Amino acid sequence: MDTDKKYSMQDVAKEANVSIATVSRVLNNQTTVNEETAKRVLQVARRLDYRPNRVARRMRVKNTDSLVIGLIIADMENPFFSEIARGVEDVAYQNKNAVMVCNSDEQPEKERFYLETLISERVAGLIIAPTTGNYEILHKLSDENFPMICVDRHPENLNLDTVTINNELGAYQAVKRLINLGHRRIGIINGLQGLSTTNERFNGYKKALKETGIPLDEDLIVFENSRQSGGREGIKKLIKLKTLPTAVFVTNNLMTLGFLEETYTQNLNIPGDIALVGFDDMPWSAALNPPLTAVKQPGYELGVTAAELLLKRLKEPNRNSVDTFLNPELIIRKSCGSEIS
Amino acid sequence: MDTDKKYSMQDVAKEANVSIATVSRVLNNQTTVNEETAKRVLQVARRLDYRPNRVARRMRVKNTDSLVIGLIIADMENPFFSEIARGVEDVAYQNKNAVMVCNSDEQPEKERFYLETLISERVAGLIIAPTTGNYEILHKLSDENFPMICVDRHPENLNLDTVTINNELGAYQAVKRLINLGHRRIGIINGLQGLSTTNERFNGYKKALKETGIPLDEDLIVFENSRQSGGREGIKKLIKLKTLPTAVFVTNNLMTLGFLEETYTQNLNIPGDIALVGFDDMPWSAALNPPLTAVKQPGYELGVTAAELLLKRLKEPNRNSVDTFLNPELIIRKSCGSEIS
DNA sequence: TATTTAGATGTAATCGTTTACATTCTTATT
DNA sequence: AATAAGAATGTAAACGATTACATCTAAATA
Repeated sequence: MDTDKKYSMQDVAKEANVSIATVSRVLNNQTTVNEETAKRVLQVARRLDYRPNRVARRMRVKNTDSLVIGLIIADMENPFFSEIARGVEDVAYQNKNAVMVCNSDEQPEKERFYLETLISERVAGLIIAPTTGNYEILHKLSDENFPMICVDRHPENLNLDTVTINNELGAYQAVKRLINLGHRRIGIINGLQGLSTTNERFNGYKKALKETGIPLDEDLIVFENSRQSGGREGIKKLIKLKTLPTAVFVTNNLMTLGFLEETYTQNLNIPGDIALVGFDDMPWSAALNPPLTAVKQPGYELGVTAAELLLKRLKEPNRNSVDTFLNPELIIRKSCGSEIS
Repeated sequence: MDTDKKYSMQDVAKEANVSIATVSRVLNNQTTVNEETAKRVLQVARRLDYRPNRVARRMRVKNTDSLVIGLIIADMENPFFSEIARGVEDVAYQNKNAVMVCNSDEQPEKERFYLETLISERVAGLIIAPTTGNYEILHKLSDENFPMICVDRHPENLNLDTVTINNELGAYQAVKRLINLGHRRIGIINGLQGLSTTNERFNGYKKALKETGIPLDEDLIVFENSRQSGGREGIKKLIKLKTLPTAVFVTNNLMTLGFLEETYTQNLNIPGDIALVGFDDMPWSAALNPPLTAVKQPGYELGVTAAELLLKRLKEPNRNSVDTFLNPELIIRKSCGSEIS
């Protein structure tokens, strides 16, 4: 029981008859150390099953060498964010970093707690998909030159590296498609108001309409929460109108699921009664009936890019910040139907 | 630039004209400390925006008080595991713990790396959905009485707390349902052979058939990989039979998606041509057309239970280990159809 | 009044590394 | 032969908290 005894460098040093400094040098294969000594030390370390204490190490080395990076995502249950997390994790693994993953749940209070915790843990840097609440803290961290990357969302006036999707373009392409198919009454179900992604996608919608000379119809525009319930509520509101829109653009993946649940319940045919284009292509998109036409966001690449950017910044803390936009792609399947008269 | 200066207790102490020990006492509101002094210290701490260094703290306190727990899941992109992670995270948050989330990707080598990293990080304990590869390490940790919980999967002969799903029961209920609806030719698309979950679910299938006196028909039993392509291949094989099964039980979430893609392509009606029950209820299940009847695994509860169990074990390191089985639930929607003649 | 007691605070060791600097010892250079 | 240079290793001071123990004061008790 409780043989929880961990060996330290001290133990290895004693056993190998060298100083603790030499052990450290061997294990980090720095500077010069006699080949034979090194071999002996390594042998002892292996025999004792010595594991370095990364906590102690982190106390001593520069923050940027702490080998832990923090990740704060907005909604762990949303596969889009899992994809990002996966991308971050892959890069971190390749560089022997551990990742502390936190879930802000779109709650500024939770986000704040995690920001403070991660800083307390002296992470090398962090990647965050910010909620709308903690502008001051982010601003302060940015002022302190703390290594931080914003992913998916882009708080304004913040001097930070960002990696985001070209949301406006994606939305534009989606709506344009519907327009080209002949639709003129096109509804949009927006996500949480205040998020940069929501604004940008809405802008793409407006741009496509304007370009075609279709006037904005306030009735066709709804804002909801970004989850399944939001999708359900959104389409319910549209259904209440005297005239149904002939097509709807739903601006994220979970909302699209809610939308489909409701249209199924209400016996609405897709695309017969309402044509549908969603945002965010997911593993289940092709399994839907009809298969979903959707804007595909490169979530995994988003995560990879963010992580690489963070590592780069750790190496060069004073480089100018850079905004990276990844382009989405419209995946056309059946849910948007074909040309209408 | 680079005002990355962090204040330490030292700074607070100096500024508040007390010793560092007093600051520590105030901040952890332990033992006795004069009310006025405490107020002064807190004021200074706030003014300097002092943040405790959890790394330094972790060096000093018992492992079990480190306020970081490790989580190793098998596939970050599978929503089932995200749900588990979410459950763990929620409990951790309530207890002011941070979570280091790692993704083994079903690769024993990666799993090993993360096990070592987490131990190096001196996490208080860890929760793991083990792959099949690292039996010795797990065994050793278990011998050392390292606080560890196995989730979703249950390595044999390991004296550990475990939290798993009753897979056999879930499969039994699913198939029983189909039988009760009148089906006699029921196909099963199994996942990768050798996995414990695969075996258990297959057992449930066999049990239900046997109980009803339906003989096993080898033609109706296929084994594929556990991903989307497996589901596609599985139904393709069944379609090639002279007589189609009237119902199919697909044994995991991704395979079900593949199954649906293929039946859509082949213009097969669900449940008209083939009734369907899947394993693992997912956020998209209700959005499918028809909505999916599926065995719901309580992923979130799995995570919550595991985390609570871990916290309990940290408080009482020597309590006997316990196996917890959470029961699945059959969620009935349209894909399994109604009674047939 | 002398002595005990409790409350408030300070002192210093400790956790396990990294690393600047000091110390050897050997070998090359003049 | 004296000195310098360089390689190999050791010494000890950090990093920033926690905490056992010591100290000091003032009130309580005998």
